[in-house]
Amino acid sequence: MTTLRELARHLGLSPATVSRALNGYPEVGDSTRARVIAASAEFNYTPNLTAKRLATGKSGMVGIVFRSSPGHGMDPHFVDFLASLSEALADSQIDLVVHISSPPDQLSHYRRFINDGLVDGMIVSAPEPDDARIRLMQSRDVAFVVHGRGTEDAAYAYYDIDNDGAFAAATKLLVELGHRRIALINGPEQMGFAQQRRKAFDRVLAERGLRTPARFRSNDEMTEEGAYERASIMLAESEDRRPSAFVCSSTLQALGVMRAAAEAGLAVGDDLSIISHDDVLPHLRSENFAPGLSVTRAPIRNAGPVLARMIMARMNKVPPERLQRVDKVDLIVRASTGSAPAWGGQAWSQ
Amino acid sequence: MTTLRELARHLGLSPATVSRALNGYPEVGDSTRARVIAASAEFNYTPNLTAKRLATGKSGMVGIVFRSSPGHGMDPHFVDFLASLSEALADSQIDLVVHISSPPDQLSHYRRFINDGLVDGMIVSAPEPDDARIRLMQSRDVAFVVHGRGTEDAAYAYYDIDNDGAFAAATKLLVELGHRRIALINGPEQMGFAQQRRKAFDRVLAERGLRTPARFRSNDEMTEEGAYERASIMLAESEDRRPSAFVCSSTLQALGVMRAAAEAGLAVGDDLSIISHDDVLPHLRSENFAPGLSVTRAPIRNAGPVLARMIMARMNKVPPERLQRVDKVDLIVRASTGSAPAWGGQAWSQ
DNA sequence: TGCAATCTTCAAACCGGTTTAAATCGAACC
DNA sequence: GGTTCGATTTAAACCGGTTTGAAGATTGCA
Repeated sequence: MTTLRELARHLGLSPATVSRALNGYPEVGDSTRARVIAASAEFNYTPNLTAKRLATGKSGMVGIVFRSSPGHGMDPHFVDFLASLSEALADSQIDLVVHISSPPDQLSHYRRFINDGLVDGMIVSAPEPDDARIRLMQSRDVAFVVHGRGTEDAAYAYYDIDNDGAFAAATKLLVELGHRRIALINGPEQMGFAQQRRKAFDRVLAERGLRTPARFRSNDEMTEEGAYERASIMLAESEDRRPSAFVCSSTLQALGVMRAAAEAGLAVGDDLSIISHDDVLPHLRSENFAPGLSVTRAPIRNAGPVLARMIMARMNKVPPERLQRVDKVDLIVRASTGSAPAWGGQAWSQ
Repeated sequence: MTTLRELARHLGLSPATVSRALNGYPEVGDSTRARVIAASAEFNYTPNLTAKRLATGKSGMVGIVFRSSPGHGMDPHFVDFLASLSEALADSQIDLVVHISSPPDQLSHYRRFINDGLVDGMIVSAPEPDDARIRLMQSRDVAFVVHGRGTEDAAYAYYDIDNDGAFAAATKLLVELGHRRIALINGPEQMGFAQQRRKAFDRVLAERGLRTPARFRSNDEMTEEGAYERASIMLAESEDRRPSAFVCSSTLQALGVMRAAAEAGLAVGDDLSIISHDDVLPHLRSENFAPGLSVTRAPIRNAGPVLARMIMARMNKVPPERLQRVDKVDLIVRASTGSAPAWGGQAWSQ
């Protein structure tokens, strides 16, 4: 490991000049700069990052704490997001410090990140409407950006998809196909996105004078198994009381509903319609489901580059109001949605 | 932000004493230590991490670079591993710096990590037999541990599962059920684990005087879609030339084979047997497949705590030979494997 | 009481960079 | 030839901790 001082001594220059030459400051003579750069290449000098950080007060790192729940681990959709984020940040030589922990432990990680000055900024994932992590960072004046929104009028920098538009469109499609009894398999209820989705779902139904009883709207971790269990219970009801269509928050949940449908002897797309939001897991594509799954589609991997740009802007003091973006969501209709069966055309009879 | 010097001045002590008191050095008087600790709590002093790192030469961070492939992103199994690793390291206040990139770019990340002294150790994921990353670290004397083994006699610290035992057991099971034409849907061929699995598969068949032609052994990224495509092609052959059983490297691949089987009108467990290795994705369980999937089972999340302990040991100079562990794999037989159909009991006719 | 041995505490150096304030140099100008 | 100005370069302080070597305070024992 060559140090700056060694390099300077070898060149017969002061450390100050060498530092300036390498960092592109203008007050260095051209020939001197050339010599310095040549020597630094020759000795393959790389500045000690820690020392640089101490001197500049910048860490060059961004932190992120992912949500995991004890029995279910981390949502696999986040991998794709993480990958795109890491790649986008690497282009700017920024490193990502990652922790994964259940919600109660997250705050302590945030505190440590902030107090220790470990990172220059944070990326918040899976926000809730009144989020303690966000309050903490706002009170400490830390740069951060949010993947998603706690509420639709959030006052911070965020990138979100149009959950409202997506779930309104999905619900509308089913209503127009004649479905009157539509179930919602949603994500954990404290999540901002889950609330936005449910509001859109309820609103569209209410506009048509329809509604869904509470027991046909479920909130759960977004797993195949959880959705299977909930759907099985719903489909076990008598024909005049069970849903003829499902709206799911994740394709994994749709997979679970399909399994429940198969066990109940119902043909998906015919006896029963299913539509889901699709974050686009590259390892498990909705177009390959049998039958092909109708979805509202917004690749989660799009979020990485956007949030990478945003956090760098925030670190450069761009005001958060200028860093808010909501992307539209495509509606893709495949074979899993069809017109309502005879028994499904009537509203819930309770 | 209170600094150590401020705290020392306020206490009428020297920075040296305060530092020692807080770090538990024995040469500090009991009453002094108590005063220091009280004051540090009162001002909620937290030492500046960067300064500490510069002074001690330790970064308190461990790096990991995950493999992603351009079209397929990152293998979702790694999330679970990452989660367990992050949690285990957090217990010791160690942070994880994560990058995700395709193999050709990985080396440059390793170089940066090592040259800049960004991390105290590295965790290597998805090793190959003659791995450039490992060579780099060995030549630089960097602490590292490997998840998996490039070859079975690897000379570094590693945690691996018994791929050989698992795939030998899976293959044996199928042979004992009467199958003679068994296909292998494997992972990318340069991966160490894929080679170990294939060797076990070939060996067991050879011991019985059987073999599998090259076109029924595929190497691919482990996705549902890739496996579906390969299996579809294999199952399109005439009855006397197509496999009656599949061994898969991942449950996602098994899912793809199941889809291909359904399209070919073959009943899994009856007309066609499928067995797979199962890293246990909590969001998609093999026992919930229809029919339940026979697997060799080794939860990938077990690797996190073990590798966390190992990398800390390596950072404390424990020799790598003492840090090598291979875990046995369970064979779980479910309904997806059954005795060979009449047409599958004969060896390949070419 | 005197002196060595043992505890505590401190001043200063150090980790390896950046940055401020001051010094040096050469050319231009009167 | 003496000043002045701008362009370079430098010495020294700084970032905020840890650690070495020495000094000061206590204690034990003769």
